[in-house]
Amino acid sequence: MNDVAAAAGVALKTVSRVVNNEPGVNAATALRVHAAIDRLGYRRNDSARTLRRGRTASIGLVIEDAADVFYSSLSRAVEETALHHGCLLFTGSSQEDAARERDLVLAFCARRVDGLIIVPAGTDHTYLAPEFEAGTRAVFADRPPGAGCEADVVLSDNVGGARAGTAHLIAHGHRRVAFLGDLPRIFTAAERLRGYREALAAAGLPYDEGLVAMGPAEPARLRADLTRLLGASDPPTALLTGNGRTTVETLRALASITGSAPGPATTGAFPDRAPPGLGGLALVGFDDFELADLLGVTVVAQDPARLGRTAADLLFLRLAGDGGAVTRFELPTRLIPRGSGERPPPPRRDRG
Amino acid sequence: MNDVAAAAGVALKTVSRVVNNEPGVNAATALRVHAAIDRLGYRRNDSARTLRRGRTASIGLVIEDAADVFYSSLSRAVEETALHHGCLLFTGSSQEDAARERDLVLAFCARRVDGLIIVPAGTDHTYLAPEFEAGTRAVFADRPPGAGCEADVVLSDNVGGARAGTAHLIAHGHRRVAFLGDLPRIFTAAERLRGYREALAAAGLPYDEGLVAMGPAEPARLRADLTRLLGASDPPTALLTGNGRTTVETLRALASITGSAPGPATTGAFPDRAPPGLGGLALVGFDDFELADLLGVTVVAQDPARLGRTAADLLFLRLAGDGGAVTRFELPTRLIPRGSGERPPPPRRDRG
DNA sequence: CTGAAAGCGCTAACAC
DNA sequence: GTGTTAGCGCTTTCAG
Repeated sequence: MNDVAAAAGVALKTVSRVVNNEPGVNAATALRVHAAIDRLGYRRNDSARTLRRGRTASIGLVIEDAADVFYSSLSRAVEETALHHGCLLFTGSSQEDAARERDLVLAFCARRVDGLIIVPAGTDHTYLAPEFEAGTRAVFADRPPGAGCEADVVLSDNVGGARAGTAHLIAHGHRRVAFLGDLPRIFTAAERLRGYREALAAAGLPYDEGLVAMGPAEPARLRADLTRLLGASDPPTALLTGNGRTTVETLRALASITGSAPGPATTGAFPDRAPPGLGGLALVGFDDFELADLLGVTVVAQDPARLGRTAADLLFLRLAGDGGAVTRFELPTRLIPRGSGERPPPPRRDRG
Repeated sequence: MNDVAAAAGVALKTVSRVVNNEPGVNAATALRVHAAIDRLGYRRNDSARTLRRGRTASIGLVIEDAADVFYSSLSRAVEETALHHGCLLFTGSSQEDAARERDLVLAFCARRVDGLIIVPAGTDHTYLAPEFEAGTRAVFADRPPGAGCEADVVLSDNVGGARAGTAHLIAHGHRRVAFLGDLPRIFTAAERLRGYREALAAAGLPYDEGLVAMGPAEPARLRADLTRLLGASDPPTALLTGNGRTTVETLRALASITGSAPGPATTGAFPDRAPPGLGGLALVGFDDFELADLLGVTVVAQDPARLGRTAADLLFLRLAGDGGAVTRFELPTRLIPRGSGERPPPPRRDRG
């Protein structure tokens, strides 16, 4: 900028004025400056600019896993909103690891991001207190912050969604509905379990721990849990799966258990083979997923993009000076019947 | 930092030393400084730090769409590598818009990112010349830069993959193989078309323009193209789809055309309905996708994570001072037979 | 309309 | 071991 000023025969400040389109610069002077800028290939250093101005025009986003469709949709929506506000976006994946979440957040804060959108992995966010004190704003998305951390949060109606999904199966005649959820320490998993229980209670059905299997959405553990569930003396006739990954892996596991779909190595069977088999089970999945429509899988759909958009809008409202009380948004879910959740239970043999 | 120095009764530089774990600080002094830091809630401003040091320890990633699984996998891998190098990551989606790509890249450059990873939407990258001159490094991923832009690039073997997929269908007896590709202006789409043509030529089959349909991966246009293809007097017996989105939308379109899968509103049919129907067609899809295994869809798989990892590794090699000649990596693809690509053509009626 | 001086928060280079 | 000085590239304040 100094060089440009020298080349144009003006003061530093005049260059600054031209670069920032500030009013009150003689057109001829501005032209000379522009010429010098082009000649020297000058480009403003926004890092220095933000240092001086106090705001970095950037926000940080911490999600669970950028490669997961749910979070990548959320991420995309945040990105869109940020760009719309002239903000750049730092992204990081916590991998469901509280320490990594904290490290990322603090790294973003050290860069003095104006705000944060956090899908928390941990449950202790006291580490954020100094950042809040320093004026950084944060909005939590998908899951709330830990106790003692006052911050805005945007959630899905996890309880209501799981309740609706479970009630849907019950309404179609099922009395033994199993729930395959994520790790119980994860907020959404716990909430969905709660919704499942509420629906059972509302229908006057007993809560049977033997019908609940919580754990990571990994093929091996799901196959084990499903084998156990289906091999029991009084097996479930319907399944509620707790998130997208779990639903997909459950379909895989069921296909391999019931043998009604080819493994990866089988060839030549398409399309005359049986469809991915549920072995007579009804199924409702939490979260919509690619090709669920073709597979005919009934789901309780969240709207991850809306989750991201809402969180980002809220953040920018805060950054614009909105000092209202901390809020908690809860976005509705939508049950989409596609066949798998509307199958009746098989005729019961045990009681005539 | 000044306040901390004053509180600890030391000079600014000593605080800097402590904060950066520089050697040569008396343990007792360091303790006093740490105490002051904790008391005042001081946190280093990395923005100022990077301004002074010349490197921002951040890189920028421009992809086509963060919500697309292909790019989100690539993105995740880049993120991982960046974090591993102590770098933060700016992300932006170009939405297949050259102007947006340019704006994002230049915005990242204005923040003085150390390097860039770009999945280009445009074909003119002369706008990067001043940035290269200023020392910014860039690696292109998935698609090469436009003419006149000397930069490293990491690609998939698009030609080879499409050739292999087409040859696979031909080897299973198909002589009329259609190609459903993306917009021809997109590098990967053009390359895959080339691979398709090469395979036809190698097998001595004629290239029939009527069997090729290039366009956006949108349901309406795919349905139209498929209807046209299948309604022709000499319809294809096999399909090669040009990318993941296209494959998925083709499955949808075929299901709705052949009527062998329920629409979203149909219920109660699962799992006794017919599987997503190909109406007797064989199919190979470019790109693997979620549940392709269950659906029995044969694919030519790319490895987007490896694409991202390779690009990021290359970038950090460059940032570490590697001044070798510009390189062009080409990662192999892998044909995964799952059934849909191994179906023989129906017996021909036209020639006995 | 334009310019000079101060300083955002930090580190590099050199004193002591 | 520790402190002093200068300056990264920009904007802000105030003076001309």
